[in-house]
This record gives sequence, C-alpha cells and structure tokens, in this order.
Amino acid sequence: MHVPKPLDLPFDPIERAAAIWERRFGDSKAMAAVTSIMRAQQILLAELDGLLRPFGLTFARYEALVLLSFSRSGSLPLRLIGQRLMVHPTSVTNTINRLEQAKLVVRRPNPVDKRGTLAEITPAGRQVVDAATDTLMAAGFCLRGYGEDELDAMFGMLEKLRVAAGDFGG
Amino acid sequence: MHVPKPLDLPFDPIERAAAIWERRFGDSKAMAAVTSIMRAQQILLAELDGLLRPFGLTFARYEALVLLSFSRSGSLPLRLIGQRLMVHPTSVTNTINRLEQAKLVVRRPNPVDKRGTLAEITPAGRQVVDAATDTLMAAGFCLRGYGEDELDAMFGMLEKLRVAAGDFGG
DNA sequence: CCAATGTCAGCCTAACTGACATGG
DNA sequence: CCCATGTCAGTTTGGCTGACATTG
Repeated sequence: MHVPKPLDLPFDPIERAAAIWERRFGDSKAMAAVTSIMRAQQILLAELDGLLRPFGLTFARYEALVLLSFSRSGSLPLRLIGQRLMVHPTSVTNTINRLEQAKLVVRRPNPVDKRGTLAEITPAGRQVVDAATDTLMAAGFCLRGYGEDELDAMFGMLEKLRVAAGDFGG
Repeated sequence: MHVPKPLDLPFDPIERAAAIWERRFGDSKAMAAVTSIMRAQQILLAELDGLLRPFGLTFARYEALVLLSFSRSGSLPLRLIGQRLMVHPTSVTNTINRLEQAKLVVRRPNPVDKRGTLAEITPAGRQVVDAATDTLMAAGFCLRGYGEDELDAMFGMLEKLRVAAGDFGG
C-alpha cells in the first residue's frame, strides 16, 4: 500500500513556486491563492471521504442525502438537486443511482410534472445521514483549528467568487 | 449541448443549507466554509481548464510544466514532481505520459539514480507554458475582483490548513 | 535483504458530450 | 413546435490499489 505520508517538506512548496514565479513572470499573489485553494480542497475532500467511507458514502453523495433530509417531504426532483448542489444533470443521475443501490434513496415519478423524477430518502437513508453527520461534526468538518470568526471570514471571502461566477444573485 | 447557464438563483444555496443545518444540527460555520471551498475550487478549475484547453493543457499538466520550466536543467525526477505537486506517483506517470504524447516533455534516464526517470521540458514545452502563462495572468488567474491584500489573506488563511495536513513544516 | 522508484493493469469517481424518449 | 427533464452510452480525467522489475 502507498502510505499517505505527510510529505512534511522543509519548505512550503507553494511559497517556493511563488518566489520563483515572481522573478520570472511578475506578480504571483493570485497564482499562490489559486494553488492554495486547489490544495485545500484536495486535503479536505480526502479527509471527508475518509470519514464517510465507513458509511458507504462519498462527500458528493452525503451532500445529496443531506439535501433530501432537509426537504419537507423527504423528496426532491432531480433537476432541483442538480441546481442546489451545482452539478451536471448526468452527475445527479449517477449520484442517485448509487444511493438507490445502497437503499438510502428511492426513485418515484413526480406527480406534478410527469417528465420528472423524485428522489426520496428512505428511513435507512435518514439513519445513515444522521450517523455520518455526527461523525463529521465531531471532526469539525476537518476545519478544527479555525475559530468561528475565521470560518466566517473564509465564507465571506469566497462568497465574492461565487457571486462573480453567477451562482446566485449578487 | 448543455448550456453552462449561470444558475443565478435568487438566494445563496450554501447560505440556505447553513440556515436549515443550524436548526437541525447546531453550529454550521465549518460546514458552510467547507462547502464554499469545494465550490470555489470547482469554479476555478472549470475556468482555468477552459483557458488552458486551447493549449491542449489541463491545470494539472500546466502545473507540472511550470515546475519543469522553473528547474535549472529543465528536468526533474518524477518522484520530486510528485512531492512538489502533492500528487500520487501513478498520477505523475499519467501526467508525464500525456505531456510526452504532446511532445512538451521527454523522459530521460536519471544518470544519478538508475532506478529513476527524469522528465525534461522541450523547447515546444517552453513555448506552450509561456503562452499559457500569459493567458492565465491576463485573466488574473480567475481571481479578478480581489485586491492584493485579500489574496494574501486567502493564502494565509489556508496555509494553516496545509500545515495541519502535514504538507510542510509548521 | 529491505527500501525506493517508476510502471502497469485495473478499478472508481465525477464531469462532460451527444442522442434520445417522454411530456409541458 | 419548441423546450424541459431525465436517462443512456461513451469519453476523459484524476486518484487510487496491488503487483512488479530495477536498483540503492
């Protein structure tokens, strides 16, 4: 097995790249920030997926399950799931397929719009999502080490980017 | 074709999820921050890959090419590339394969360590990486809208997370 | 003999394209 | 008729495991 060793370099690889960058191309702050975001996401996703593996979930599937558990009827049209989670329609189909195979969700025809399909969370699905949530909250969503103010600042900082991308009304 | 419409919801989907979360599970700041980072990375990667597509590059391949162009000899052992970019050994093999197919890189045996392989950037590789860099810098690495101080703050904020993950010596 | 380097085959996930059936 | 919804087939990407040959 490939041990996921903490590389533990004697220097920050991103900072080093930024220093060389600066000499070669000029201002490197944006490059350093982008690279940091990429790496942070990689770290977080790996840790979250690790925590969720015992439940047979990935973070993407967990998010879908949470969304369903939040809805009044426990069911939502696939189209709406795609909108909220901001993923491609075929990715929704795939995600719901896996959750359905795991018996955490069932598909039902949408009585309102006969073109559509509803995904409905099962009792087993509710059990799993609650247990998984306990685990994630106990781990502080892998953001232990940040204070409430810092978490807010992070959210606020990235909000500008999401608005600029057109996610929602500025 | 699926139009990549800017969903442009009348509300922030992450903020809404956080509000419901708060009532159901309690504190939601960490969850909101994590979700923001995930979404930010998704937005940035899509935009960067879009900018790099005309050059036949993905962001991952671009990063490898930049790293090689920064080295004195224009060549580095694959092992070292994996360390610096923080990717799995087999992913390095894959990345270098693609760059080699595109004639932007060549493999050479490592004269120092006969187990190892060097990836060496070609003149064509240097041309492509310079042109791609011009494009990315003109786009401000998709982080237009942020001031220098904000970019620094973002980098500093995420540095803590990378240290905690063991990327480099705290 | 053990450890490190890199490759290979193979699997899994997610995102995407294009095509399509069904229905508003 | 056009558009929306969802699925399917197939491609691309990257990350991973396990096994292996080669060499330190």
